[in-house]
Amino acid sequence: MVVFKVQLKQKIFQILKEQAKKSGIDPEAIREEDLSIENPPKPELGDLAIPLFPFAKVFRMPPHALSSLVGESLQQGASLPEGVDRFNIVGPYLNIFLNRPMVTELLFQQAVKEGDRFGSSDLFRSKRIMVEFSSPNTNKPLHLGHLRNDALGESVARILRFSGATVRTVDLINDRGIHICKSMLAYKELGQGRTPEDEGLKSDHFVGKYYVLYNELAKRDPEAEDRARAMLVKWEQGDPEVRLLWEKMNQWAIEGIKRTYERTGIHFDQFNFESEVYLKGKEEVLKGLEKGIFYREADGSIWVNLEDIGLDRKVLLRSDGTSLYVTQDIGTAISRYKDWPFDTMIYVVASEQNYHFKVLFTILERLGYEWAKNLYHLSYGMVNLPEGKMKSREGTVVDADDLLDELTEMAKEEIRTKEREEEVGNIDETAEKIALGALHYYLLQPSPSKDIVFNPKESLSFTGNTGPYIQYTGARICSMLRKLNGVTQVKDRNGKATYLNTTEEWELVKLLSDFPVVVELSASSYNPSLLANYLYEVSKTFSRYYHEHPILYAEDPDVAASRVQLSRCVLQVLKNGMYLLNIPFLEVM
RNA sequence: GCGCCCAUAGCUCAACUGGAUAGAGCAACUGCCUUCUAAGCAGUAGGUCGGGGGUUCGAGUCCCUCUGGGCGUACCA
Repeated sequence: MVVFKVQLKQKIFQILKEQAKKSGIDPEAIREEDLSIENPPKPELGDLAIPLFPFAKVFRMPPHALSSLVGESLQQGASLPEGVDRFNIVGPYLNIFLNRPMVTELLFQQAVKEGDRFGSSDLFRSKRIMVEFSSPNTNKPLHLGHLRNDALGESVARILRFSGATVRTVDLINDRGIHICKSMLAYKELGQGRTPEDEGLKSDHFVGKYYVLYNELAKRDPEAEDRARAMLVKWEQGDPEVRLLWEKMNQWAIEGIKRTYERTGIHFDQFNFESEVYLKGKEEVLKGLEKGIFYREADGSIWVNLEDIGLDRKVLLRSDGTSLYVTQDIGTAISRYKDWPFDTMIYVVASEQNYHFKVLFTILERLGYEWAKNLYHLSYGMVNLPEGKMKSREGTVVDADDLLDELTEMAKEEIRTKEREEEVGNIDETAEKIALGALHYYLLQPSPSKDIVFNPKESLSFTGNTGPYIQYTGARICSMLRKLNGVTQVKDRNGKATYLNTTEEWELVKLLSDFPVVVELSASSYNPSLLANYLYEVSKTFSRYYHEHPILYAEDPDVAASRVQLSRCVLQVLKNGMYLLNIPFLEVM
């Protein structure tokens, strides 16, 4: 369908230019970007709509007259452009009706031929894109906020790869700093050498427990903070005992976090540790100072002045010469580029850091790094609770593993009440996949930039506009295809586009043909939500159709075979799209 | 104070990036399992797109302003 769209657009553009010449108007006044092809609000109006408002002024004639004029030229010599059946003029709109069998046949061919690659493109061919996301701290396990971050990062990476890019996903693990020392201190003073195994806890939860214990400790012992700070100093000095404890606890934390990644289908090509890079920015700052990009205050601290572009002054090196958060980010970016030169670098980080990234990117540009203009902050909104922000101190943080366990349990319960244990087979595995489907769809469906409210009671539904609904649609198609073997008169027949004559089928064909366009749009805007909403639309449209028309048992076996073929296309689009959103595909549920 | 973001049905979110009568789900009510999985389908009800002004042939979408909310503005990360 894309082919037809492109051809049609060219044709209309050409017609407009010719008409302009005839009317003595400068053809240059006809701009291609004013020409758009849209979907009409109602299918009866047409398959494609071309609004001609923007050109009415240039031609100095009413829009409806212009659309008639263009329509006549389109029909010239009684032959319409390929794929176009007829057109209809509704006021200022030129509405196009496509040749249904032609579009349908094209979809059949593409979906079968390309299979798991259907929807892919070379939009980002030969582009190297680095995607940084997750970035956990090693003092506590992952929470719901990380899950949104991970879902976005993983999905964007998959979509970009599918669109031809060479993608490298990176996890920058924040494994040093005062907050790490806090859990270390609590463990040292209260842990009595126990291990996660001793307490039967997942290792990152074990570490997290001591972070909570620290906060309790600090409440009754005001000097705890001093001891934690002293520990950080010792850590920086390389004190062997502190380093040993640090390594032990970090290992626990990271091992546990990696298990959660595995569970949720998150993959990283590279892990960076802040402990290894946090000093790197320092020399860059000193270089910048020499070049006169930064300046030194009387107390020895080094600053950058960004007031000329509406930002503030920012400290880059403390008066004692130690580095800050921005400093390490400067260093990390530079060493990453050296290590793996990229065309684009995407930081998936919550919107609370918008300011930070503005500052970071500006500094890198001023330091003279050409690639700095290719850095992109993929900012996303916070995940809040109905009561407000999640706060670890108040214990309102929604733990990632607990949430998944809870969802899995709900899915199991659902399978049991529907009495589908036998058909499903491995209930544990299926329930877990349903849980992941629900979670990832829930997190990816809203626009990234928006804050979302997570209501534990209502948000975790499996019906309606949810991940499991999409999974269910796929599972039903699979189930139907399994039964196809029993229907001998249909089984060996090839589907043909000409047997599909219902409006519902045509709606499906148009929608499915749009899949590559939706993927491209999601890729170029780094926005998986477009894809998520699209998959829901596909599921919805198919469910309606499936309810309305028999497929396997259609009276005419040729019609049945063609409907099966269409269902296979739906399945392929769902499968490919679900992969891109990291929603597990299920043959049975 | 200043900067950035957000405001659409009771609730949670869409709206093809400025196009035709603003759509879904949840919750409520009503139907549909002797036919391919009822995690489904169909229907009823629910809206001055936060208020006001402007730009435009056309504004939920762009600009200004006010109101309400979030985030930031650390020699924290």
